[in-house]
Amino acid sequence: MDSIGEARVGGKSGVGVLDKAVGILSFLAEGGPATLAGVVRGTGLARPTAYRLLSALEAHGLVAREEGRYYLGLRLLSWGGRAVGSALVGAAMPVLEALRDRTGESTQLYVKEGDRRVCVASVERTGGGLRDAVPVGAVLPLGHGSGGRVLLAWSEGAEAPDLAETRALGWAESVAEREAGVASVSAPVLGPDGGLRAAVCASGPVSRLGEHPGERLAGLVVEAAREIQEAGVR
Amino acid sequence: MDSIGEARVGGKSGVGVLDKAVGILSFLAEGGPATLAGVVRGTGLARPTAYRLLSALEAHGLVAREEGRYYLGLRLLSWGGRAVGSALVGAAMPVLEALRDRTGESTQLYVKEGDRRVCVASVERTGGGLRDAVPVGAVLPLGHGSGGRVLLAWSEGAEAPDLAETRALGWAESVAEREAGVASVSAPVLGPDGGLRAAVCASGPVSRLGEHPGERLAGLVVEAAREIQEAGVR
DNA sequence: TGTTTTGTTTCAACATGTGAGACACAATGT
DNA sequence: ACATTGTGTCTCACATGTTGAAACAAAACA
Repeated sequence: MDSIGEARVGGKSGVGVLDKAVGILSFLAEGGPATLAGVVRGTGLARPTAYRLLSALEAHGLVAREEGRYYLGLRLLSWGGRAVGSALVGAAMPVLEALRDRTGESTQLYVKEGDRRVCVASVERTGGGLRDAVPVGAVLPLGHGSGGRVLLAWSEGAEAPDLAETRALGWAESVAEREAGVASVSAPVLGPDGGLRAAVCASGPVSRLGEHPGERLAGLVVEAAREIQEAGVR
Repeated sequence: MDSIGEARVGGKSGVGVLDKAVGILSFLAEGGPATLAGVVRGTGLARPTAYRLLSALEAHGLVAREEGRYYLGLRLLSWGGRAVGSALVGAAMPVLEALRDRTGESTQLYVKEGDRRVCVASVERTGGGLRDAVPVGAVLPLGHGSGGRVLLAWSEGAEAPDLAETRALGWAESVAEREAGVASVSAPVLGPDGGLRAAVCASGPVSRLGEHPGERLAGLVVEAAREIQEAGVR
């Protein structure tokens, strides 16, 4: 299925200082709390640069320093709670976790952003074996994968015949479409007005899901989409 | 009680680009979604500067643009969920809301950060009349106000006689100590190891709380602290 | 004890960020 | 319908802010 092969977040924005600061925050988010030396090693920044940016981020409450280690700061929590779609993500998390438990696979929630899709929530399969890892924030194309197809099919103005078929079916599946060895099943999360809000997706290796993952997973994924709809708000 | 008279977050960090970017994010967080023109007016930045920084923030997922308006982006939610103390804040919110309902006043949660305290959660009194508004992220001194006193009294190494008295009492109150007309009552939130985690505080106008706010509020605030302790994690 | 690592600071070099100005387009007013 | 105002996007000369080599003190390690 889909993967982060084309993840764009974290690249070059055109403002170098921001790229560096985001690199630091991203490193702390993914790797957990770190010392200055850890941040230097993990980001590749020169030590004085990392020190200066961390000090600035700390002054703004975006990182906190305790016992020599830097942590993400609580201002991010405050801002995050006001982010667009945060209520939807909050409502979706328990459903994604339940879907993960029912399917035994990793689950994600995608929203359409321009001509791409963004992973806004992600729950990874627990236990052993292969798992599809899509980090929150990953930006993926719409053209490949079941999540992208769902977002296209339920978008206003979607008129291609295959998208109409997908809509009639109510869900979409994909096998080794975007990345070799990965399969997925997705269904749309609609708002009270019937408009597309997001796509909920379960994904894992073809070796486990087979050539027709929808046979086993479609009902569960569609059901999860319905649960998010009913629990969702914005 | 305490107010944001000395709020420091959002000032000069020593890295100008970061100050400007934080200014933008802060504006969106406080004022809600805005057009480019709105951000220009709200931040005072030159239009091309605001446009460039917004574009960079958007590329990093920190803001999103929909129908000409900029919103805080979901990456902030992702990072915020990994911020230090986010679990404690999450656990505390319903308790703060309940305390607000029981007392009829505004409630906050403070943590000690260096020689200051930071408001990490805030619930404002509903309904009419005066209310004490402390925004999340506000940085206040420890020396004044019941919240500061509690953080000092339960810190390791606290030995002053008045702090020992506060500890024996189990809570602290303040009246027009930090800001004229504001009174408050605070109690400590301790961790499983008995170490100080935060201070929970109820605050409002002296005209309503009187010269001895502890008489009415201490029991409720201490109870709220206990609830947060039991619900808390980190 | 000696060496290495870590955190913090300085400052000359230079890379990057800035915003006045321009332009196209949209919205508003006459 | 035309004129004016407002908005979003882009360019580029240049001023300023960012950078990191070097230095140093302290902590950690061998």
